[in-house]
Amino acid sequence: MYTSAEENYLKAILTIQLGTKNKVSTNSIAVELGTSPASVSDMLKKLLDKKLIKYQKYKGVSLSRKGKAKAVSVLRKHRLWETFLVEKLKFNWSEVHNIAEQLEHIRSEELIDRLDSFLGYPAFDPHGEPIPDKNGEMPITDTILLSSVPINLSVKVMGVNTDNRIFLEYLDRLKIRIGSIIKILSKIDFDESIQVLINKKKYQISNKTASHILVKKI
Amino acid sequence: MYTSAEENYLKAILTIQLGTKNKVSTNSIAVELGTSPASVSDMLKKLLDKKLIKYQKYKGVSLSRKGKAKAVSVLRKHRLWETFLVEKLKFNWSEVHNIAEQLEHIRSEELIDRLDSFLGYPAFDPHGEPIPDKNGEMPITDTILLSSVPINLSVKVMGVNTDNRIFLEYLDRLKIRIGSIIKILSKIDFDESIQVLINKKKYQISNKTASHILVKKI
DNA sequence: TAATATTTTTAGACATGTCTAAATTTTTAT
DNA sequence: ATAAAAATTTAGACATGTCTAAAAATATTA
Repeated sequence: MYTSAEENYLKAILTIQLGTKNKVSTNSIAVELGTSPASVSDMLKKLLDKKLIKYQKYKGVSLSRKGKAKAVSVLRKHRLWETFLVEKLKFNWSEVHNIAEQLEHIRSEELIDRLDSFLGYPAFDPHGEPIPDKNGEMPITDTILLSSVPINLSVKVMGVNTDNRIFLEYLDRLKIRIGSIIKILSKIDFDESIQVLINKKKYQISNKTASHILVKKI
Repeated sequence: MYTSAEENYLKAILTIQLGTKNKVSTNSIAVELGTSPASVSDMLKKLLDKKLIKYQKYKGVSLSRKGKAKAVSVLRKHRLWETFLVEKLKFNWSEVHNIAEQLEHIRSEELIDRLDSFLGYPAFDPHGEPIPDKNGEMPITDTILLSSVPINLSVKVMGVNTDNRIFLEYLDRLKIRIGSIIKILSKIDFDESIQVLINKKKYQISNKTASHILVKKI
């Protein structure tokens, strides 16, 4: 039905779209996929021909209903495979992204439905990100970013919002995982970094790091 | 390292090579892969450049040591994935081939080793075909073809030597599966078909069918 | 062994997805 | 408001893997 390249573009557009209310720019897609803006322009023309996106030259892009459905289905596959790799094959959460990037393109509805059942219909993947169901519906999440939590509150880690390997390995070193309890001790106004308590140890965490950690007040 | 297309060619050459002592012909590869002989010629040039095959124009082809190792590794992946699909996801043995054809190209040594361990290091796949181990060694098999079994003997079905969907669905209708006991009642010299007893029922089986069923004397 | 048939290779084309460099459009800043 | 900067698109190229049609080599057979 669709090529891996097309699926990757749709997924990239969805990912960017979820983080902004504006139209998605050519450049941001190029950055997300690690390709050149020229390649993105080329591909956008093809995706428009197939009615997978809404697109006007120089004006940015958004997913059509059809394109969004496809992108969500790729996301679903990616997150189910990541869950399989961690839950069943005992991979570390920092190792699974590249493999899931390949597995998400395997063509078989039946396969993904059976995998979903085999895993017990999980609602969240090993990084805490919501897994769309068979109909494309996302489970409701009430998490906030660690970077937005006020001083003196304690929170529970519910997930992260990136698959970046370096980042996840860094969290492992800090002993931050899903379920960890973090107390915000103080904030440095200058660089917006925060001081936190994890397992009775103090750490300083940059704003960049804190803005990738999803937490819930307890 | 290698593209899916290259891996498919290597696997096809290995498959053909196992069934003959002669060099593998361009045509036979084209038939196996469902492509044109011209495409095969093109690809053989590329595989030769990469030292994956031994090849002289018009003289046929065989795998180099390097090419054979790669082909065996693809076969290993294919058979492990088929085992996963049947054992864990409860697919029927006739449904798994197309999906495994895709999964066999996923690039990750770590993944396949963990899958192997997760499945309990199986020696044979759901069709009874041997699964090469991590070092490329095949488990020893002492099976014979049903078509070569003499009259009045009883045999146990150990596997099949094709993934063909139509064939496997036909076996399902005959209630032939791994472990089934078959007694050879008589042979028709004219077309080499045989009459057999399965679960106390008589069936007539063509020579073509019988030559795809692997059995062991009991 | 010479003509014919078959197999294999080459030539030239095409689709996909990528690139760099140049041109064009939009945005920003003076 | 206009010039400079940034973003985007187009033009032209390339690699991969495929195809058909035609040429070349090998095999068959009379």
